[in-house]
Amino acid sequence: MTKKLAKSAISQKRVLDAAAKIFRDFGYAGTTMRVIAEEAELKAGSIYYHYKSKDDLISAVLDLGIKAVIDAVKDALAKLPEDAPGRLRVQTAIHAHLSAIIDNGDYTLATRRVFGQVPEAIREKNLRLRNSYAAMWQDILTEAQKRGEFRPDANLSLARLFILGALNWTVEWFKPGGSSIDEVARNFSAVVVDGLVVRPDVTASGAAEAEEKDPPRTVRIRAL
Amino acid sequence: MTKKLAKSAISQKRVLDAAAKIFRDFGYAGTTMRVIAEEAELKAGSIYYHYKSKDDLISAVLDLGIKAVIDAVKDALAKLPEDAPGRLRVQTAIHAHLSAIIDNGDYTLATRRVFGQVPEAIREKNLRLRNSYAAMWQDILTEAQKRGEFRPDANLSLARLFILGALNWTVEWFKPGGSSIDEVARNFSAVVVDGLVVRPDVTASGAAEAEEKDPPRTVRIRAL
DNA sequence: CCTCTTTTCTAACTAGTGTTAGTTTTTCGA
DNA sequence: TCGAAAAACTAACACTAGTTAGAAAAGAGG
Repeated sequence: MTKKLAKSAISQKRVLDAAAKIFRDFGYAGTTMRVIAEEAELKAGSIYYHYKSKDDLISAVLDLGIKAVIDAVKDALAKLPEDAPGRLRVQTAIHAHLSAIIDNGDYTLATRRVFGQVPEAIREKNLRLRNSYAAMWQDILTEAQKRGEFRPDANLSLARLFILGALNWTVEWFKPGGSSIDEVARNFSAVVVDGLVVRPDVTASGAAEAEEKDPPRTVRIRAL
Repeated sequence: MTKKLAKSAISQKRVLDAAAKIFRDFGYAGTTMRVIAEEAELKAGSIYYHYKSKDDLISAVLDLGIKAVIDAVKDALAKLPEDAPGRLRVQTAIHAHLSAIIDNGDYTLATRRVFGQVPEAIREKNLRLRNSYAAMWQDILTEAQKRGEFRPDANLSLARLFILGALNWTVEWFKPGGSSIDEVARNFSAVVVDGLVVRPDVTASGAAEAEEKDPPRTVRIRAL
């Protein structure tokens, strides 16, 4: 069996791109094969030459959406030196994640908006990919905590959920005219990392008296 | 014209609750009047006695979803003393927001999932409420920055987007069995606030040499 | 018990859904 | 240029959608 013809692959991608865009705007049920076809400059029936059902299409969109992010983050992390500190790993992952979800905006947005509405089986399949991605982040965080770079009392599962939640939400408000990806990544890293790293006044010796003089600056948060 | 009868109001709320739940699970287009009716123990046609269209229903769900959060956060902030520091205001707002969106889970989730798929006019109307809520958060943050409590170089618009993004995402993963609302709120606050407050080693005199001895702990994040 | 109002139901309409079978057009190597 | 393979189209199918008009039931007050 030889490779698929180029022509077919192009057309297939055009349908997939169109599907991502329409799913993004109208949700799972709100998306019709006829509208996807129109977006892809085709007739509805022709889609079935490339994808065997609507569910097949949404499944492809979902998988590609998360895979693009996984690959981007993995590649960026792989380029770091072995001994790169946790802070840099987090910064790098944040930047790569942001770039990926904005470059693949239609797919990520479609994924985010449609995920909860898709048939159980399709969601389950896609969930496996997402879980592996979550595990990747968890590794970065726990590794850094083990090395003493992050506060030992931080709940890293919650921190991960915070980070990925905020990151994934960016596609909702990010517009090309506003802050650049670099700017957003830098600011977000600043918020997250400076809340996670061990603070000098905690580890460094001779910082205790400063804390006593100025209680409101204490690291630990009182329960509400 | 007298007040509406109690009986009618109860039935109307039952329909609205059912609608929130179904919209949450199936999205805007995926939700059918017949399924909402079933959930509310009614026949499809009867819904139209209470709401004049499907769009009327979704609009009510969206508005109630955001209003519940606004009221909760406003109330919590009002109970703070006049001179409450920014750190405490942020903690309080985070906790109130979290409590509200989890108590009104169906409405918040429906709102989050359906917002992007709803007809333009309805979205526009709901957006006004959401903008007023965003402005409220912005006030808390800028006020604290003015008073010197938060880093002067932090981009507070971005910070707000991160916070609200992460908070709104919690409804996707929060389960009664896991971390409590208090725990989540405390951890989120820790991440956010400790990333925003002025760090002692920046303001306090005599911290410079510590920074020189241990460069990786520097506050500012290098661009990637 | 009767009557008026509120609430619910029934049955139907039109429009649009995913999908398919069969046909036509396009592509491209020999 | 011919002809087979690939790609796209057409027209229809069974089904479900939101909505409505009118009948029926439930409730309340006298």
